[in-house]
Amino acid sequence: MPELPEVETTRRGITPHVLNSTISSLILKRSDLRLPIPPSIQEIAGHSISSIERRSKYLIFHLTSGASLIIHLGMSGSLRITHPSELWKKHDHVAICLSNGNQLRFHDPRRFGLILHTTHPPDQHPLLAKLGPEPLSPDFNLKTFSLACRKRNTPIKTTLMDSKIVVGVGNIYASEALFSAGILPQTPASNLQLKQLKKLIPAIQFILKKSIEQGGTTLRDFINADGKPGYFKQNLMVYGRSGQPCQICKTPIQQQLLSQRSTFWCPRCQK
DNA sequence: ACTGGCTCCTGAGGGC
DNA sequence: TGCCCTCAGGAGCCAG
Repeated sequence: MPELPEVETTRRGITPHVLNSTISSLILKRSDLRLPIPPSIQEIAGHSISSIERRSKYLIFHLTSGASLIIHLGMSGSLRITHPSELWKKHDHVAICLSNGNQLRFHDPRRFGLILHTTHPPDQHPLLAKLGPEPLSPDFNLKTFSLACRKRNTPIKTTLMDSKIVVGVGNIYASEALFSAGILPQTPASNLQLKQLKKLIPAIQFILKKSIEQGGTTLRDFINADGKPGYFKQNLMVYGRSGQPCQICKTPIQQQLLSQRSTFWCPRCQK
């Protein structure tokens, strides 16, 4: 599920249900995620969550103790609000129990996600310290982006998914943004003209913003969420549409692996 | 400094 | 029905 819009949607969805309520206890069904959940996580009990921030696809829970939880959903993770009486689903690995009666459940079949606990400033954590700019922030601009692309000979689609260049652009939205900007995904980043990059930046931003807005429409269901928050398939122009006609020009959509990831494009609309 | 390949893990779907 | 294969929305790590 989780690309950046899904992570942001999750953040917005859970925040009102968990903020400023004391964490009464923590239930760990299993700790062997991509990285082991550190035993120090038990220290969160007795404190409360003062804010939830998103950096890249990481969610950072700031606690009143001064410590933080860093949560990543990986490929298959999700967070949902439940009542304590709700039965545990297969692959529900963790519950954070709150004094307001809610539980925050972490569900992740593939266990590529992670939950870390740190008493240091979270942005200095090794997983976060070297991340590139947020795509929706002013730090992601023509100047820095063109400079970074100039040194890259990898396909632009692969480059977009490199978190040192820009964070939060996953496999779906990389293909979608390149379609929107009319750029072939195979083009080496260093070959792109300035005017193409100038088009690509707002294309990325528009698609991410639009998806976040649509994620928002599922927020009202969040409490009784069935673990499947909004999914934006209905708006995808190329992703997953191999062989189907381009919605603009009717040319069949092409598919190819780039850096081991499925990539989709329209051979006529993208040059 | 870059780049490609490999890796963690479970589940869904297709072919036979 | 079952078995086997491939693929899946992430991303860190390592060797070259």
